[in-house]
Amino acid sequence: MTEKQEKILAAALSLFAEEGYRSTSTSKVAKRAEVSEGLIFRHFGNKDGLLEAIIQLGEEQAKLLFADIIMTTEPKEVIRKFIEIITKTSQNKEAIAFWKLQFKIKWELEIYGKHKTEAVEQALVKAFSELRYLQPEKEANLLLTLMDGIATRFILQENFDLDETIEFLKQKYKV
Amino acid sequence: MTEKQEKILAAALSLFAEEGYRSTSTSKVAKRAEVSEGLIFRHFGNKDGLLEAIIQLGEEQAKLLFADIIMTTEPKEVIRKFIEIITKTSQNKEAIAFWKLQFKIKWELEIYGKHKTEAVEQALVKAFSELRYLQPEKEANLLLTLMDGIATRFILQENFDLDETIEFLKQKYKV
Amino acid sequence: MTEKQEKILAAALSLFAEEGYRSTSTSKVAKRAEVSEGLIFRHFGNKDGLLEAIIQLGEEQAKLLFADIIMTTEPKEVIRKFIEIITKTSQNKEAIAFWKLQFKIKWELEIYGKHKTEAVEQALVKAFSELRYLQPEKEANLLLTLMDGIATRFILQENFDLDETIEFLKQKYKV
Amino acid sequence: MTEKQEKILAAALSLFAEEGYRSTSTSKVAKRAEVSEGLIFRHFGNKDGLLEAIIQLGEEQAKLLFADIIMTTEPKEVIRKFIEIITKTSQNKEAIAFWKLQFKIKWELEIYGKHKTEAVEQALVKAFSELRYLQPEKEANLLLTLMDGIATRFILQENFDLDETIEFLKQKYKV
DNA sequence: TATGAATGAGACTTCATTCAT
DNA sequence: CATGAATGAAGTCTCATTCAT
Repeated sequence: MTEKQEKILAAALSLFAEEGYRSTSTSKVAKRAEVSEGLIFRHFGNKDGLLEAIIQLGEEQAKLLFADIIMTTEPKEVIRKFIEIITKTSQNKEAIAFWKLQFKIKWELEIYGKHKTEAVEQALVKAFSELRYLQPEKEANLLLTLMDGIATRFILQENFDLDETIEFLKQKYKV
Repeated sequence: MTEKQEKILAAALSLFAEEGYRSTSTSKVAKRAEVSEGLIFRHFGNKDGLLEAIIQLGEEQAKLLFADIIMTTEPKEVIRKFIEIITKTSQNKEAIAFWKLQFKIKWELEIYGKHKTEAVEQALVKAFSELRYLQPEKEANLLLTLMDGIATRFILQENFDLDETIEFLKQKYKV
Repeated sequence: MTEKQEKILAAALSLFAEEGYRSTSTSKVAKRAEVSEGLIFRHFGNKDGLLEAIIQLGEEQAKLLFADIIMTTEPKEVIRKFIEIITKTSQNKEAIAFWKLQFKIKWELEIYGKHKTEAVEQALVKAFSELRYLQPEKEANLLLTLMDGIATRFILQENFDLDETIEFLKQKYKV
Repeated sequence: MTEKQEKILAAALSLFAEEGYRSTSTSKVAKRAEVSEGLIFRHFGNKDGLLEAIIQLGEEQAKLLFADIIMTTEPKEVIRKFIEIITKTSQNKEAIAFWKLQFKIKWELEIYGKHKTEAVEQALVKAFSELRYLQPEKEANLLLTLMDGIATRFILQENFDLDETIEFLKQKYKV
């Protein structure tokens, strides 16, 4: 991966996150990356290829983010870590752009990459099970779904109070 | 609102929902509406005007959908009706397209129309309050957020089991 | 067929004939036709569509050109008319461009539209047959092939003496 | 001429023959030649230089092909050899590509290299003269022209029966 | 000699919008 | 009110060519 390739990816990531995939022209990407437009196509084939490269990156980052949770054994801690996952991201501008993009892409292209979260789902099921919840699968599912809602609000709703919501959740789950 | 105007709106609604606002050309809309392209501009000024008309429609539909909840007095029923709101829609193809579009637009344009749900929020706060929940505002907020998550999954995740989730929720809230 | 459509076709015809299909950009066509570039695509879909429209025109013109031959009954006259066919064209600048294009396209795209000449071939076979040639099919084929050669030379070889060749041919076939 | 230069020429030859000069990008040539794109420019200056090198090659090959005819003294044999010249090529894939290219270039660039065939023309004129044909120059010219037609058909017309045509010709000229 | 990253001009195409009818 | 031909700007992509290594 050359320096210019990285610049292209970074520029595309931020622009796609800001304005959406379709609304971002390759010429805009080139300009922000300070690179000729042709280079984008040399390295990524076409605009879709550029998007895929970014999604790829996303999957890797997601794995990294979830790795810690999956390795945790103490059930309460599993749930707490999962709930707190979004707070980790919320201070880092780049990370926010990154997750914003993941959601935007989901909606723009209607691709829901469930496989990415399967491992976490298993970990949550196990945790709820050990904590004697009656329907651990459903609990896990609900929590995952809730996190999608929280992410949605955090990204889209201007005055959304993330910390308060997270605190309230931890309190509810007693973690 | 003439017949052709309605045809245009219906065509735009379905196309925007299917392919997104940016990806839908006015010529496609005209074709599906069986109307000349120029007519779109005569009636709605420009493409943005067409979108706004659709959003407008959305707000009215939302009001209709929520009206029943707001008028309800029995707290448990308020919560139950709110939870079940999405099931109402889930059988009707047009309605699904409609809500899909609302979410897609939120993400594409990053406009989160909170005012639309304020009245419902109040109703939920009141309900939770009457049911002696300790933090009724936070409970209401969480439930609203959760519903965004459920909508997200319902629309985007192919094998999402809506009914199961709704049942589980009702059970949790004992409604 | 609107006036501008005809201007586009005429411009494309002359440019494709002068510089070849691939070497002629749609913007050049638009400029010569004094028309916006977009209009080409509105009317012909894409560059290939423009080419096809021209080829279509070619087939019609060819039919017209051959119609007379096919209707002729006197065998010597059939052959004479066929041999003279190219001379008909050779004075008219537009017609030359037109036939040049037909050949250029054949070579550029390697499409040999044999069906266009089938009717003439039949007429020639019949003529040679009536004139007691021993192998009328082969004679017809050879004459057709020879005409391709003459066209090739006429178009490409700067100092080619068309009239002399035609005279010589008529003398050979005693027509 | 290094090995890589030859690989470039061979790749360019086959590609130009298959798809035409304009339609073949230098990057395609480089890929087929298994060589870096830059090398083409180092060796041949630019794309036109590459084409010229190939044309050069063509002239040399043509000389070789015609050398035998020119050296022949027996008039009937001169004519027979000339008529059979194309059959020599028709079994060899590389040779076909080579001649196809020569014709394609003629049409794409409208360069008719008459000088290449002048020596053969002289030989044919002499042959026809010795055989007491009344207009040996015209006969030679006609035969040359006919061969262009045969080449055209052989290359472009899918079901063209080359052998039959050649046999028929030999019979006609009694050679 | 050889590579391949990088460029910039220009190719084809799409699209929102205008306007004469 | 309604049509659809026409436009011009902008979009994605290709390609010959250059240049540092």
